[in-house]
Amino acid sequence: MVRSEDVAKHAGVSRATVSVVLNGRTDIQIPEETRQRVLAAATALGYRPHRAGRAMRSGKTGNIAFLLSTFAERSLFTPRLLDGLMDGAAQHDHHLLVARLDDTQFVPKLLREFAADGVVLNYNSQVPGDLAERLAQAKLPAVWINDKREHDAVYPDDFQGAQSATEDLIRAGHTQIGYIGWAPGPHYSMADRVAGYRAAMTAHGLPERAVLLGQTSAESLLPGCTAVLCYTPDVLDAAYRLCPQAELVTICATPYRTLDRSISTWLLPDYELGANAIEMLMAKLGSPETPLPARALPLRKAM
Amino acid sequence: MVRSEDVAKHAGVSRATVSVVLNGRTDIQIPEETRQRVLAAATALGYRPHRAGRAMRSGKTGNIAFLLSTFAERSLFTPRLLDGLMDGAAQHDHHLLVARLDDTQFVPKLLREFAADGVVLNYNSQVPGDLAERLAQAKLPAVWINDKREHDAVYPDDFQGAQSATEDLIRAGHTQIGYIGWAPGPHYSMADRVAGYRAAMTAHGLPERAVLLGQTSAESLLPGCTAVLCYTPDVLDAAYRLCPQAELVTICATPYRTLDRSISTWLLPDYELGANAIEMLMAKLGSPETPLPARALPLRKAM
DNA sequence: CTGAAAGCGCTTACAG
DNA sequence: CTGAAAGCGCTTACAG
Repeated sequence: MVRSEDVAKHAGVSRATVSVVLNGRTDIQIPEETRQRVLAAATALGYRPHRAGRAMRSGKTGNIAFLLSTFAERSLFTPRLLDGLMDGAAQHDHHLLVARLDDTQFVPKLLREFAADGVVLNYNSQVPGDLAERLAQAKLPAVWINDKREHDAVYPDDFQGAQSATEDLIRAGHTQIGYIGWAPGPHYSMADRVAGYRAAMTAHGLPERAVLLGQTSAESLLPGCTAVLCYTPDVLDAAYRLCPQAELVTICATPYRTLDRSISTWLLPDYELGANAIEMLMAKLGSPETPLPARALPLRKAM
Repeated sequence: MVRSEDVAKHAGVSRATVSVVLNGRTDIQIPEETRQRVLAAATALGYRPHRAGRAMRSGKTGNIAFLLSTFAERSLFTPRLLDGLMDGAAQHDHHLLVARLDDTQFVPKLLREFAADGVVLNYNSQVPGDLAERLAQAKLPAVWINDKREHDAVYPDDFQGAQSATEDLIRAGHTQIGYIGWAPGPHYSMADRVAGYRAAMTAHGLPERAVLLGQTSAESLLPGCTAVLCYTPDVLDAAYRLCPQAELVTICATPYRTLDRSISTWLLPDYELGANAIEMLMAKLGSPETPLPARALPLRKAM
C-alpha cells in the first residue's frame, strides 16, 4: 500500500506538503513547481489516501448511511431514489452506505459502530419505536424520507399529486371521476391522495365517487365514471373490473405501461427525494441541533 | 464521543481489556466478573467503537463497494439484488458502500480513495475499457454481476432460463412456440436466451419461430403461434401485436402483471446474484490472486 | 514556504 | 490475567 510518506519521499518533500497539495488548500502557498512534483509523484505511485486516516484525524467518517427496513413492504424504494442519494453524496464528497435494520440482529452494525456521520431513513410505515431514540442517543443526525414529519423529512406531496391529477382530468372534460385507493392507514399518502382528489372535485362542484378498499364496499359508486384515479398500480385491477370503459390514471414511481391500454401516470419525485434528503442531511451535519422544516416535493405527469 | 478509554476507566480496567472483551476473543482468558463489568460499562456509556480506528490498525476498511454505471440502462438493478448484497455484507460483518461511476468525474471517489476492501460491479454492458485495469492497479478484488465472464462473475443462467420456459410450454402441449427478443448484442443474455429457446425446440423436433428485433423483419413468422416466449416485458407489446391470441411468457426480475391478461414470468435470481457475489468477494479477500470460477444461477418460474 | 511532532481511536504484541 | 507502549495513515498547528 502506498502511503503519503511514499509520495513525500518520491517528490522530495514532507508529508505535510503532500497533504496540503493533494487537498488543494489555498490558504498555504506552495510553489507551482513543488506542487507539480507532488502531483506527479502521487500519480506515478498510484497513491490513494486511506479514508480511515483522514477520518481519525478529522473526527468525521465522510460516510452517510441509507437505512431501510428488512421488511421490503415497509421500505419501498426505487433505483431512482438511490440515484438521487448517490449523486447527492458524491456531490458533497461523501460515501454512501446502505443497510437494512435486520430484526434478527438486535442492533444493526451501522448503529453498533461509529461508521457514518448521519443517516437517511426510508420507512414508509411502522418505524420501530425506539429507532428515533437510538439515533438521538448515538447523536446521529437523521433525515426521514417518505414520512410526513414536521421536521427533518422529505416526502412526495401526495395531496398536490392527487389534486393535480384530478384537475387534469377535469380540464380534459371529465365530470364523472372516481377514485380507488385504500382507507387511510399507516402511510400518510393513503389519506392525502384521497383528500387531494376530494379537494379538486369539491372546488369544481363535481360529485365525489371514492372507493376506499377495506372500508367502502360501494362498488356501485364507480360504474358511471368516465375516468378513475388510482392510488397505485395495485388497484388498477379493481378499477378495471369496476369500470372497464373508463380512462385510468395512476400514481407511481415509474411510468406505468400495459399491453393494450394507455394509462397515464403521475410520477413520484423519487430522484429528488434522494437528492433533497442528502442536501438536508449535509445542513444538519453543520448544525445537528437545528430542526429543519420538512419538504413536500411535487408530483408531475409522465411525459 | 465515547472512546474505549472511557469504557476502560468506567470499568476500572485497561483499554486492552476492553478491546479483548468487546471483540469476544477467546484466546485470552478474562474473568467472568471483569467481562461483565466491561460489557456493563460499554452499555451504560453507549459506546460505539470507531470504525476508522480499527481500520487503521487492521489495514482493512471493513467496507465493500457496489459499483454501478451512471447510465441506468447499462446497470439495471432491482431492490432484490441490493437486498442480497446487504444481507451478504451484514452476514460477513462488512458495510456496503454504493456508488456510480460518474463520467463527469474522471475517477470516482471510491477509486480515488482507499475506502473499500473489494468491489462488486454491475455493468450489464459497455464496461468502461480501463475499469478492470484500474481495479487491478488499485489492487481491489472485484466480482462482476450480470456479466458472463469465465472468472469472478455471477450471472443468471439465461440459456437454462429460456430453455426451461420453452420446455414448460412444450409440456403444456404447445407445438407452435415463438420467441421475440433482440438480435445478439452487448449483453450475453440476448444471445443466450434465444439459444436456450432454440435448444429446447430442436430437442423436441419442433419448428423454430424466432423474431429478433433489429434483425429479423419476418413478422409473418409468429401469427400461427399458440405461445410466445419474450426476452423481457419490453417486447411484450410486439408479441401481443403479432400474436394477440397466444399465451405470453416473459423473463423478468419480478412477476409481471397486467390488467386483463395472465402472463407467466420466469424470474431472474436477483437476490441470489447479490448474495453469491458477496460470498465470492469474501473468498477473494482471503486470496486475491486466485481467480474464482464463475457461477451461473438458474431462473425459476414465478409462483 | 517547509518539516518535525503530535494526536485522532483502535488493537496487538510484549512485559510484568 | 492486566497494563503500558507502539503504530496503523492522516492532517493540523507550530517552529524554523
